[in-house]
Amino acid sequence: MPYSKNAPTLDDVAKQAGVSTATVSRCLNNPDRVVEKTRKKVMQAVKTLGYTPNFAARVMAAKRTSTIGAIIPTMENAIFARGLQAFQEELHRKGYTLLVASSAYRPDIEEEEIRALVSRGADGLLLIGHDRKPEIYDYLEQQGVPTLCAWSYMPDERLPSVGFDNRASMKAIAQVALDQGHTKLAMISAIQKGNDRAQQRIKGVQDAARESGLNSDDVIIIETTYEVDSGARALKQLMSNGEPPTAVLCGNDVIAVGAVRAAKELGLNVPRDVSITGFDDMELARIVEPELTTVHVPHLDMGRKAAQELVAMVERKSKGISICLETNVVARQSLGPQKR
Amino acid sequence: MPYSKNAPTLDDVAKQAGVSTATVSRCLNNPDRVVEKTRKKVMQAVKTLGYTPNFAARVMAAKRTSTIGAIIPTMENAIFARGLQAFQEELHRKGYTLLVASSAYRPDIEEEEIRALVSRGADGLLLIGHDRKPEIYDYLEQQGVPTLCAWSYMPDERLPSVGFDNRASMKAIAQVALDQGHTKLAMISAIQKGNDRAQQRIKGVQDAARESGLNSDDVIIIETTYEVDSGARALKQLMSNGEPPTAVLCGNDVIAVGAVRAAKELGLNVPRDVSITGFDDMELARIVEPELTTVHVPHLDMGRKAAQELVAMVERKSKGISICLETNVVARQSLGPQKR
DNA sequence: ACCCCAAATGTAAGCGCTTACAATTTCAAA
DNA sequence: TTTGAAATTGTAAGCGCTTACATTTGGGGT
Repeated sequence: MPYSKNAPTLDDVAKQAGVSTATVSRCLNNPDRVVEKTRKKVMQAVKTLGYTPNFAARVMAAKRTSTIGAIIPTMENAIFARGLQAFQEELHRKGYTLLVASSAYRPDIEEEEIRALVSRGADGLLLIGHDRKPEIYDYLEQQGVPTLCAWSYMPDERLPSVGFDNRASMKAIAQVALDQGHTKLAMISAIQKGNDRAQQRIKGVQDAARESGLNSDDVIIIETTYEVDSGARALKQLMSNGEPPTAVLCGNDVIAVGAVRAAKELGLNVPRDVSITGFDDMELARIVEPELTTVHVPHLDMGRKAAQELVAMVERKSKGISICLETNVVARQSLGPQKR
Repeated sequence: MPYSKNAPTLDDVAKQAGVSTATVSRCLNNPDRVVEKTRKKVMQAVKTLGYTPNFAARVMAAKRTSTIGAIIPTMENAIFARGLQAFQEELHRKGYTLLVASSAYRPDIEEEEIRALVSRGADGLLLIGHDRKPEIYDYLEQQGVPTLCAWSYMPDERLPSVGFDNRASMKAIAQVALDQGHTKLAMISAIQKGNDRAQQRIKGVQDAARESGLNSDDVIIIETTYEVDSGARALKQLMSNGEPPTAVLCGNDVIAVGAVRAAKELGLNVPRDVSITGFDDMELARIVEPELTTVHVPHLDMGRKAAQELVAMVERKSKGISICLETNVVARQSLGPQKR
């Protein structure tokens, strides 16, 4: 009779081994607080019974889950994969388990998932960026769940963050384009709503443009979703304009890949006819042809540092500090000088 | 005083609303079993207190989690992302939550994660492929956790599966290569150990080769990991051989992308100098240049069907049936005729 | 031998929720 | 009105585990 749901419990093990439940529990959690002989007996019983502890029961009794929750905007592309992987590995090293959820860039879904994760007893939470309803922060505080933001560095916000300066990073790559002589810029940004990274990156481009003496007509902003096809569509829209830009700065590599494809489809050579840049330096950036000039983000370092800081917060060893990581522009082939 | 961990409980809500805990519980789980007036009172209390149910306690009392666990070999690339996304969406529709873990293609880690997921009370499990220690199946049966395998269709195995015929699919694309006149084949496969998909795909190539009258020296197999760089390395190794293959069939698109890059680095034109094919038809396949000729796998359909079947098993409406989906070869530019 | 203290083990009280069952209320029909 | 079945609400028993506290055990030191 398969699937009969009658898994053995701690009591069964205790009975089988002829000891008390407390001893079994100690064998499993504090083996050194139990004498060798007993421990062997117990472990044997565990094995023969095929016992697996009931997580929910353990959580109820111990009131911690050793679980950290993370909510990322998307799993569809690899933007967050690398950083999250490093985050996870560091957590594992420290004895924590990671639970991941994705919000599809939708604030309402994110809120739902925050509640779900808290409900599941996450000892701490990692969120991406800072831009969300203040009630959420109230809730988190009231529930007593330490929370850290990543992928952004905004030390004046309510929660601590481990990330990088999106505005300065984007300004830097825009600066490179400007230095190449481009005077008519476009930016294909992610949707700004609820996405402070996107907001900051746009500001970065505008900063650079302003400092180079361009006026606001010379940099056209277009918002779209983080998908290859959206990037392609956006580029075509830009190029069909009366006076198309000569350099298109994309909010991330995925969009840039789409833009490159669209350019090719239009018979345009990148970067001769139009320059295109990315952001993130994901693996994709070196797969597309030409390889993407982009902003390198230290994903691994960010993931690792975020894990360290969040665990410190969970274990009450830190009240939460913000950490800013360095990015740098990596020059490859998709950005060239403006032809004259 | 932040992080004081004093979240309100059901009792608090009951007190606040002036009803019993049972009524509050019913309001939350069976709203229609409670009269309008009471319900309003309770919901108000829930809101003012900012109450979030304690998942562990609920699980303990109700003995189900409405949670499904899935363990995939990797999250690093998008191989499983699309299918899992569809799986998740269908589960959500049916009122279940998905918990994902990744095993890094390591059987020992997979086993650990199976136990972790069972321990967390997963009502059902999704695994990739069939090749694992029989004790695991004993354990799953003893714990009473319905389990389904995906990405493979092997109806004679112990667990039901929702997937496709890896052997026949690979044979089909090999056949296409053979039809183009190629007589010296290579396959860059994933590591076979614990990976029945890889095993079957190799067999598929061999089937096709045999039927075309090639002998086993004419198809050289090389095993590597599912990474771009491994694919690149493998291709270089193949081409440095005395008599290099004219068509390289890759175990998946990620490897193929690496192979294409390596070919370019060697100054080889794809497909003129060497043909390269992929498997999976992920987005990547259309980003690389030349676009990959590959095997299209119906990921969305597979994910959706797997969710439906697994939920049926969990709800005891099915004992678990196997479903085979169709794949097809999509011809793009990376496979060309053998030059003579 | 005996005493005493530390180490090992046992006892039992919850953790916050669901749900069977009991008690109470409601309301339509007589 | 009265009555009783149906609808609503309350009572309280666990679910399987951890852990504070109580009890027992095992040995050195004398």
